[in-house]
Amino acid sequence: MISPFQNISLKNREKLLYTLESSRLTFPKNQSILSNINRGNIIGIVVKGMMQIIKNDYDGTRTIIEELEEDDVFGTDITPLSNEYEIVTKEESVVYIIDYDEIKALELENKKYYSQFIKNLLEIVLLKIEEKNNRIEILTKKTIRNKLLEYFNIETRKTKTRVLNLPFSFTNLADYLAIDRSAMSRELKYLKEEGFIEIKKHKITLLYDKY
Amino acid sequence: MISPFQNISLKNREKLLYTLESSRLTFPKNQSILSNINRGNIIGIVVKGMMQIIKNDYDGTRTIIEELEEDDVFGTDITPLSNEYEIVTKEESVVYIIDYDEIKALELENKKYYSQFIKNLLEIVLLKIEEKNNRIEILTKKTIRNKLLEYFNIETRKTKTRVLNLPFSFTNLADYLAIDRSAMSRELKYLKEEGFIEIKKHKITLLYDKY
DNA sequence: TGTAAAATGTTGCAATTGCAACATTAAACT
DNA sequence: AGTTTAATGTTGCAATTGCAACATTTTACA
Repeated sequence: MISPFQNISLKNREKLLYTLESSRLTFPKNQSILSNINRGNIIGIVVKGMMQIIKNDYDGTRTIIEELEEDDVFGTDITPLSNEYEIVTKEESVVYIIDYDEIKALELENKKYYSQFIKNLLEIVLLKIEEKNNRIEILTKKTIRNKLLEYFNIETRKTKTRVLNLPFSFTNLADYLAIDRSAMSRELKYLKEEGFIEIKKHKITLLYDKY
Repeated sequence: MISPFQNISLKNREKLLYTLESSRLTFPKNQSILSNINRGNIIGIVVKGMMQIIKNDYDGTRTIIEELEEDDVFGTDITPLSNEYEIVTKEESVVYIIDYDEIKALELENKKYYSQFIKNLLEIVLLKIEEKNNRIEILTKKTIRNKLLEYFNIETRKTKTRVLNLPFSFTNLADYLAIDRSAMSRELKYLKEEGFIEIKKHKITLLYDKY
C-alpha cells in the first residue's frame, strides 16, 4: 500500500492539505459518509479507521464493493460514487476530503511536495487500474468455472504460491465475480470433486498446474 | 482527449523525452508492436497513427479491446499487456516508449514540466479508470438485457441525448459486453419488438424514459 | 454466553444463454 | 468492379445459470 503522503514531511503535508483547502472529517462507526459530503469531484484519503464502499441495488441488495483502510484513496473516477453507492464506516474513521479542482490548480513550480503528491496519486491510481483490469479479465469469462479459475490464477500470481486466502467471504466472492452465490457454491463443489482444488475454511489450494 | 504533453512547450517536451530516455519508434501498417518492445514496466504514447489492442483467446478468437489514437497512452497497468495481448498498427504509427521507472525517478524539483507531465498522466489515468468502472458496472449485470440497458444508459449519459452512435460494430459490442453475439442480436430484436429501442445501422435511439 | 443475523451448503426447476450452423448483407481490398 | 472477408440476422437445441427455498453452521453483538 502506497501512502499519498509518501516522501512528504509531516510539516509539508499539513501545508499541502491547507493549500488544497481539504476538510478533515471524523465519522463514528457505522455511518454513511457520502451523505455529509458534496458528491462533486472529490478525492478522499483515509487517515484512520475502516470503511466499506457499498452498492445498493434497486432490489435492496447491499454489496460490498471495496474496503478502505488507512492511506486508501477514494473518490471521483477512482471508485464509482454515483447515487447507488455509499461509503460506510466500519469503525470510527477520519478522512481528508479534497476538491479535485484544487489538485488540478496546484502550481507545481512552487513546492516540490506538490509534485510529489501528484506523483504519489499517479502511482496509487495505476495500482487501482491494475485491479480493475484484473476484475474485467475475470468478468469477461463466460462460465462460472472459468471465472473462478481466472480469479485463482490472478490471485496466486500475486503471491506466487498455490494457496490462496480469500480476503472476504464466499458471498462476497460471488458478488465480485458477479455470479449467483449458490451456483458458485455448486461449481466449487464440482471443482473439489474433480480434484482441482481443496478448500479449508477460506483457504483454497490449487491442485492443478497453472498454464 | 487530454494530451500527456498538455501545457508543455515543444522544447521542454523534447528535453523531457530525452531525460526519460524514451525511444521514438515508427511502425508500418498492420504490424504487431509489442514483439519489438521489451514488455517490462513501460508506458507508451501514440504520437501519430492508429493502433488496436487485440486479445488473442486460447481458441484463436481475436478481440479488439481498445483503439489507440494520437495522444493516447498505453502500457503497464493502464492497459492489460500480458502475453495474451498484442498491439497492432492499423496505419503507419509513431510511438514513444518510456520506462516507467524513469518516470518514477524524475527529480521533480528540477523542472516544472516534469511535474506537469506527471499531472497530465494522472488526469489521463483517472479518465481511463472511469471507463473501466463503467465497463465493470455493465459486466456485473446478470442478464443480456440489463447489460445492454446499462450500456445505453452510460453512453447516453455522456451525450445527454437519447441517441447513441455505436463507436464500433455490433460484433465488438458483444465482445465489450462479454456476451454471445447471436444472443445479443436476439435480445436487441426483442427490445425493438417491445418498443424500447429503434436501430438504424449503428444508431440506436432509446424510446423509454431513463430512470 | 445466549440470541439474532449472516454465511454457507444443497437441490429442483425454469429461464437464459452460448453454441453451431446457415443465409444474407455490407465492407475491404486488389 | 469483382471477389474475398467480415458483419449481421436468425433459429433450434443443449448446457449453464439464476432463483427460490430450505437446513445447517458460523459469526456478531447485546
